[in-house]
Amino acid sequence: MNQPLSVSQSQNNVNQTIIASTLNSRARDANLTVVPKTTCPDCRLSDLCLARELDAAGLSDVGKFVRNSKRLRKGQHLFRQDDEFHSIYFIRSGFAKSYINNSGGDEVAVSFFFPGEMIGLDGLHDGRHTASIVALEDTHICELPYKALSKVMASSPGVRERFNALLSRQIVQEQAMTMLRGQKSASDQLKAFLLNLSERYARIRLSPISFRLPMTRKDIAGCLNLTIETVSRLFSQFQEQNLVEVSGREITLTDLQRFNS
Amino acid sequence: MNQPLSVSQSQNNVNQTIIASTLNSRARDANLTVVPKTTCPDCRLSDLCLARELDAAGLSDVGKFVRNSKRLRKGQHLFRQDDEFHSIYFIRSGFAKSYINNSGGDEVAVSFFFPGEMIGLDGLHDGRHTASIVALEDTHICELPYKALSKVMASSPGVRERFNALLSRQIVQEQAMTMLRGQKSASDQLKAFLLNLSERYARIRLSPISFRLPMTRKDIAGCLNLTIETVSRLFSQFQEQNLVEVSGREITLTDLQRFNS
DNA sequence: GCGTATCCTTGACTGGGATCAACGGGGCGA
DNA sequence: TCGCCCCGTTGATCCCAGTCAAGGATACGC
Repeated sequence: MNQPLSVSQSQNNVNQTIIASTLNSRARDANLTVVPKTTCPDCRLSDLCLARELDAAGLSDVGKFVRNSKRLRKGQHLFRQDDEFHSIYFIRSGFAKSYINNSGGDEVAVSFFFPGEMIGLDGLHDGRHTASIVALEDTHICELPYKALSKVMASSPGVRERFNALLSRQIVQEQAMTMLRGQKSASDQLKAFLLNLSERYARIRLSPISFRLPMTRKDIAGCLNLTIETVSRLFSQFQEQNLVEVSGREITLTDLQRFNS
Repeated sequence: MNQPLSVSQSQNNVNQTIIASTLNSRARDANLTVVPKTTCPDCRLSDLCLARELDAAGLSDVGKFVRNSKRLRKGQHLFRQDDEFHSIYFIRSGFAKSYINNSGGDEVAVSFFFPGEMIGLDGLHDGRHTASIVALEDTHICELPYKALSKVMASSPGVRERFNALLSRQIVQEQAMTMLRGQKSASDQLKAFLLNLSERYARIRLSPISFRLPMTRKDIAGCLNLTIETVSRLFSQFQEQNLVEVSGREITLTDLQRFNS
């Protein structure tokens, strides 16, 4: 595992909770590398993906439809730019980022994925993924083969509606990222970025005040089109102003009111 | 009309072509303010929206399903941020932009919509639109009420697949915008922006080399998070370098090779 | 436990784009 | 036709963030 022993309380709680709720009793006793074999209704994040609607259609069992077996170690890729599209994915636990390399070779258009968030829809358009996805830490992924999903949607209005809503959610999330990148100063961009993370932690029922950054300063810089140095300096500056407490990747938003303004 | 008499040849051709192909004989003789009453199969852009698939399902007639009657004058809004979602829209002719006002009141997250492009999906997620849409010139819009569309999708796999592909296309288009905003220098950003416009002109079968910018310098600046002055200076600079010919909003990419590198 | 690589921070300096300002031109309404 | 407003251009100056550099902290392999 890549979690340090001194992991923050909040982060630690998450992993334990998610693991506990996604492992059945047999798996829980076994080695942690055993793939969790659970049905979607047992998953704590089932309200964020297609699980409920698939369950209503009687299709959420492992092996029947959803493959919740994918496990990525830190640094491993789920897929790469130009890979063939065949499935969409949901993060069950862990974090991932997407990136596109420009002609110069550096990563532009970096964005991040939290538990419950959908990955891979960029590939539907013309059959190939337009971005690469890499795990930021050990990450569990649920896979839904698109062809099968498409068949289910033919007969299940609930799954269909939910799928469209999720697509829309992704568009809105992209808009939100575009908005925060559109802030005038680097300081405002980073504040908006942290607030965005805060909201997404809240959505998976984690503290929006105190959390651990899943990504490096370099990833943040890439996402905001800034340099590592600027991001680092801003964190120091926020700390001086008592806006946040920063300790490596541990973040506490001490004054959310003032942070918003 | 807001088209100046000195409108570029290419742009002029478009409007004429689209108008000619979308007016039936009765309407063509009447005042131009008469709403075109045509079926989707007659539309030059039918391969870009849902028209073909709706047609296959026997649903593309005016009044039966698609409302192709909306007409926006320059500066008019299609909808505004927080308005209730009930339809998705396609641009039949003209151009529009979306924008979101941040807390400071200025427009951030500006993006643009070309003929054949889909608008409004941001509202599906939670029933309200997250951005405002305004016409950049006189613009015709096709409206598809979402509830009706949803019913059609229940019975027509073709429409369903196409709709998902269009959603994916939008996500990819957003990614492309994020990529060009992620360029390091303002110069590279504007070059990438112009190339993006060029591609989109090509998609509607217009010259990718010589075209008219539908938006102001201010809109471009808003889209790229730059100032008007910087955009203006860059255009002058490109012209000095013989990369483009600029005359107001008329653009000619004289050296596409060198522009790409 | 040690060595190495990556991550992160901080400082000094530079430069690209923002800001402030002035002005010409075109569209449009009175 | 006049006058106003918005659009676009250009110049002078300033400042925020990039660049270059050094060194400490942390993670991870052997």
